[in-house]
Amino acid sequence: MTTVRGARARARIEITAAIKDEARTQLAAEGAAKLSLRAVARELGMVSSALYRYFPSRDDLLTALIVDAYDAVGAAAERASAEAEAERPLDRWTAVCRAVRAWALAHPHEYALIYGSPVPGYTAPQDTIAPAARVGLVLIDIVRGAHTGEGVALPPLPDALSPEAERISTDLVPDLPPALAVALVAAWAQLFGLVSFELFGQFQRVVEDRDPFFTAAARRLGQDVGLLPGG
Amino acid sequence: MTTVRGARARARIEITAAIKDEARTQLAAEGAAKLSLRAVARELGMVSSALYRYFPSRDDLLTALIVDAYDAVGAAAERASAEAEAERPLDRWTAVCRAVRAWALAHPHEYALIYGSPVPGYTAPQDTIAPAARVGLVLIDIVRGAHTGEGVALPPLPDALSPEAERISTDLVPDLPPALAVALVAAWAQLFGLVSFELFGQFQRVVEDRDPFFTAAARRLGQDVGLLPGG
DNA sequence: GTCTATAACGAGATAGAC
DNA sequence: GTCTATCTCGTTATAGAC
Repeated sequence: MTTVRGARARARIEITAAIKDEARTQLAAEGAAKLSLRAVARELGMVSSALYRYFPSRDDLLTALIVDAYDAVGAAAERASAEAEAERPLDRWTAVCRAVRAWALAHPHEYALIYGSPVPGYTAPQDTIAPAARVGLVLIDIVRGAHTGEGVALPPLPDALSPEAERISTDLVPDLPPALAVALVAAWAQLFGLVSFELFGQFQRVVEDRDPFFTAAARRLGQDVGLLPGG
Repeated sequence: MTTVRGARARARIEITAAIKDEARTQLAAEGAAKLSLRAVARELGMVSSALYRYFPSRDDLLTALIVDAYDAVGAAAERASAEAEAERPLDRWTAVCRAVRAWALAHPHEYALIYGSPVPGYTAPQDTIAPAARVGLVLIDIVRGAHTGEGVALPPLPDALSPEAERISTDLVPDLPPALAVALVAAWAQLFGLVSFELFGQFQRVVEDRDPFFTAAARRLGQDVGLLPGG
């Protein structure tokens, strides 16, 4: 698909990348809400209408940036999981969480684009669903690999939650008990709560030495989904 | 300060409120990044320069909206805590979490303003610090009231975290053990992770019946800070 | 077919003269 | 405070180069 078919195709790929790069620069400077096709074109020495050969609309450019960002965190998480494959599940979980945080700290504006406030007037198309799921799938994978079938100390499900717990379980992790599936989804959201609070400034004057704080909290999250300190 | 001193003072208060109301409407429509004094003025039938009598700059208007939003969630949390004063600490904790979520669902744009992506080019002044702390203080209060001095089953602190844990503890909750202080700050961040994921669309196609899911997760957070199901 | 450039639209922001 | 001239924006139609 992306093999070198010729100069034409290669130029197209390069220009597409240049447009996205410049758009990311603008994202950092002005925010997603003010992302402007004309400004991108101007900065690249093109005319705005030429951009429409590469992205049919401003929203499509935004979608491309969002998909790229999800893929980047997802890849970082997958890499961390693979590198820690031999370690104990709880350590592997923690390594993945740390990789997510590290990516977020290195790419704060792209993080804000995907995990921050929605962009006004923009509605995400289907294309973002699969990339958005990657980090979650990595976490699921670790828990599934560690699950022995022994009932870990999970809190009992309240009656009001059981239908939803069944649904989440069958959709996401049919081989795990519903209570664990619920805990997993919650831990996934809570992980990003920690990252967002650090990135969006809520930890100012509260948490100073953030790396050990995050690591301990992430580890705790791992225990909440049944991963044991002992291995 | 806000007592009725005369017609002049009353008019000023009313106009200030009208400006903020209109600004909130724009917040919902266009997002904080595009909040424009001119547009607010136009909508109110004023001229833009007249607004500067009430807010010296766009950033000051933004600050007022942010402070109002923090105060509103804070008040909602305080109200919930007071109403559940007689209940068991874990139920009270859960009630406060649910109140935070309910406020967020009712005021999604104001929630995004304070807990979402930072507004590009805006830096929060000191005025926001105290209002931003209110929800956290409510949570601290519940845990402090429930803490018996008996060591709950808290995970041991890793060595790398102890200096920071001491700092957090002495700053925030000098009467509680450092490990509990750390768990509390983490739970505070994680609570907003749950709310943000729901509000910002990450739970789409993942969690459908969100009320019982959130309640169970919030309750679990309460247990993570040492509140016991038994009372 | 693939691309870029010109020109234009309707809408909105902005700066300055008055 | 008002008005106006001049900017921005996303988007489209069209024409011509490769």
